[in-house]
Amino acid sequence: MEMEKVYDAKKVEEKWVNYWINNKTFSSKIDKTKKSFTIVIPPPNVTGSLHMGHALNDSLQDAIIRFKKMQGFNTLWVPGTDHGGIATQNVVEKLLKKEGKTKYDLGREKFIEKMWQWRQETGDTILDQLKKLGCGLDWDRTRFTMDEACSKAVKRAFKQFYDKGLIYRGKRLVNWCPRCNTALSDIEVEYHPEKGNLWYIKYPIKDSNEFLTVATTRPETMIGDTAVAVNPNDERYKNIVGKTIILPLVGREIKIVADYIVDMQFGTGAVKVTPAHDAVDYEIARRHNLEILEVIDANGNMTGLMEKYKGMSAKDAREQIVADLQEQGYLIKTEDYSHSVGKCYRCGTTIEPIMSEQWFLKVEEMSKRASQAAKDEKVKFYPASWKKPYTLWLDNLRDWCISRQIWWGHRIPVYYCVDEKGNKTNCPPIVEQETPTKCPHCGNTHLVQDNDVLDTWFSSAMWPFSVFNWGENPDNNEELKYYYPTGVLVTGHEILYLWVARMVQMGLEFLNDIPFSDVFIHGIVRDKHGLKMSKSKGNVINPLEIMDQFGTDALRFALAQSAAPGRDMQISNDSFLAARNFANKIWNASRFILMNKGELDISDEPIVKELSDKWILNEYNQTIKAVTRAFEVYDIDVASRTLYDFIWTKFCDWYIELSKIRMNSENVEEKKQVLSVLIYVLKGTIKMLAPIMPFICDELWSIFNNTTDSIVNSSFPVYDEKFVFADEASQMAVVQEIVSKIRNVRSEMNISPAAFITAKINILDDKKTSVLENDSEYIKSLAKIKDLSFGKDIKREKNSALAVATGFEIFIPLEGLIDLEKEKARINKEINNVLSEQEKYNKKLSNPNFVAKAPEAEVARIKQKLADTESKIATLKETLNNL
RNA sequence: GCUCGGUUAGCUCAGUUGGUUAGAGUGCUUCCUUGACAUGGAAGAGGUCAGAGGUUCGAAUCCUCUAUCGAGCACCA
Repeated sequence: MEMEKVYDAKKVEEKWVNYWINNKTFSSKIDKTKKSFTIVIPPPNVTGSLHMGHALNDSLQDAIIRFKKMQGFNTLWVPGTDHGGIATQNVVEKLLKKEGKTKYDLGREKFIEKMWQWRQETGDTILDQLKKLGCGLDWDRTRFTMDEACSKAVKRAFKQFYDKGLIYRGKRLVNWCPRCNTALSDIEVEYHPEKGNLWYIKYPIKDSNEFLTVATTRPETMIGDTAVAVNPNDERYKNIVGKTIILPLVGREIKIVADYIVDMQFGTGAVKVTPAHDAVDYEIARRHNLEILEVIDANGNMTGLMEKYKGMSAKDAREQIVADLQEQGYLIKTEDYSHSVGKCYRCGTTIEPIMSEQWFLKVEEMSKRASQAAKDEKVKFYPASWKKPYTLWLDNLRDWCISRQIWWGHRIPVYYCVDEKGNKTNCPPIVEQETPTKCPHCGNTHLVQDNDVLDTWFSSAMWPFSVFNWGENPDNNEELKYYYPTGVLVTGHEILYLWVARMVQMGLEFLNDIPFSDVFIHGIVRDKHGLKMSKSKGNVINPLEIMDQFGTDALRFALAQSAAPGRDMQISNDSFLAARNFANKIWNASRFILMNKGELDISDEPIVKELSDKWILNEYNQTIKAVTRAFEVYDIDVASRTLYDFIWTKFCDWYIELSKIRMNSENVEEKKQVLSVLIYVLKGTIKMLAPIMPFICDELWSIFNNTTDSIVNSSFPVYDEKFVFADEASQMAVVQEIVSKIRNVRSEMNISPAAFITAKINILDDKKTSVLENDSEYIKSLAKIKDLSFGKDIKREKNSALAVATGFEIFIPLEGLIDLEKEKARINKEINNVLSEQEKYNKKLSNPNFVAKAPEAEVARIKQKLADTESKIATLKETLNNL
């Protein structure tokens, strides 16, 4: 097998993408001998194209799926897309606009046809991109939130809710987007600070010369005022509660009411109450039985409440009304005022609270259960800090406005019996899962379906079970029983309420079980300055370009490495570059091992012989423990960094370098011995890395095993007591210390890295003699020493440099004359280092409380350290004096 | 306003239950094309762990307050 010197990601990746798909590596069937582990993908919008958020979200899920699969679970990761309601309709509407048309020109039926056609053309883009990313999804199970199965689930759910009396229709104050022309739920409104004005208006009190001044940001709604409210505790207004006001411009009489919701500190402490256009006012109106007068209509224009302003936009009406108030002397003053204004989360248009006939879902019971599930840890959050916001939100939830006045989506499955003129009859609405053909009450065949569609999140909320055909077959559904509840839900926090909380509600409602036991919440990907990526800022990093430039494994590793649960990550080309280099490092380490292996027959089990073998197996074993644990609690970042450190620092920088002695040996058995360890550890390591960097790992796996089977079909390494070598680990630390000290001298004294040198080691600590006796070959090899002698009472010769390790003095005779000044400076520096260390220990030990109260072992440890530093300093000072 | 999270090297971040001379990557400096890798190797410089109190023999780690950044929620007449 030819391996190129530089890892060629593109060549390798394409091959494995096809392999995994063609071999159905990730397809899953019910297998009751195995436990299932399921993830349902957060379905990206059909209109979408892969961005960094997807890349992060999906490579994390892929890592988890691959890890669990290698652990022996029957894993299933279900792919799919979301129809994306308003967002998608907006996209197609924009396309129409380019042709100079509106959806009304086409009509509902033709428009929906166009939507489907467009979906057909573009809908698979993002799925293809997920394939390129290497995602181990079961492609035969690809779902769409508006396909048959999901549609049936939606209808079944709606009917069950309806029959239980949880769904009702009514005219309520709702959030209305005048641009999208639809109602929105409370969480679909985003609040942004905006500069505006606060107008102070005089409201004359009837039968008196007095006025009550109100402050408002929305003077245009005053013509719909049906009261003025003050706080019952407000001394200023105590005597006027119950009195009547003559509404300026309108002349209508309204009452002054007392309500605790009014903040005495704000404005004048008197609030004009416009129930039809403000949530708080609406509440006040309900408490005081106030009349509700609509001022603004669904288009954002003034109603006919007052002829003068009829048909004006709310914005124009505001100017006109302020002008009129001013003219008639009612306006006292205008202040600049900054406040939060609700915006449509899909188009950014200012939300208009209006009265509107809508469908609502009562959520109180469901919310209680969903909240309790988290409180009982049946649904666990990673990180746990998201539990509180989640429960808090659920505990204070109001009914969910589920109807939307758009065309793209699940049409509400409610039918009305109508007469020949199309007017609704007195028969009750018909709610059936199957489309009814006649009215069950009167037999009439003239039926019309409700015009509204459901909130897109309604169908998303059922995703974890609708994908398993719950809509068609809710009971005795083997797949549902086997795969549900799923193992983990992976998402960013921005859809915790919109989606996650609702899935838990619906899962408990319809399946009487949570939809997933774990929720893994990752951060969002920001640019290198910490800013959110957005098209308008122009700081978007396209993952497809990164894949092209650095390789998909590099992209995945870079993301995984910074994906600490719950924390946002700043990412730049540097991260991808480092990850690409890492891939190359693994590639070349493998290439080196294979080159040496050649045609040799190597034992599958590691043949343990030397110190370094035991050391690396010990390290490898610890790595297994750490990585497994990290994957299990979704610390993918920890798993990544642990593997990076093990592979690069431990395996490559130390073990491979140490293995070169035996590799170069004439003795074939020796070579085979060290190769058995090298290959054993490398194979285990790429298994651990495979969930994160699947391409290169599968490629190497196939090369090493001369197999075509994917690495995900092998089993994840398991921690093994037989590889625990604590003594060898500390011996190796001694070797490493000596090597580092010698290298330091070499570097500081400008000894050529190519030169082989002589070194003499004076042993001060008898306990460490064995290390030199057994392992001096390592030191010679790594520190480039041709002649190494050691023993007790070895003295420094003239013209040698000194290095001090714990328990050793190392003398390095220099060619020619030693540069005295340089050596003095070097030793002085070292003395200072050790002195500062010594000072710390002295301070500790001179504290009687420390000696008395600290654990004995800790005191002993510090005493030993102090002794070490003292001996080092003595050696260094002596040498300095002799120079 | 309330709640939560962050603040550690120039930059990006680690730091498990309090006890290592506070670590890594990147950038910087010096040296090196040595037969896996220059997408590499070796060495080095660089940090009052945001600040102030407190608990403790001992605090980057625990507690309180402050500053600052961010998120969520509420209010915004």
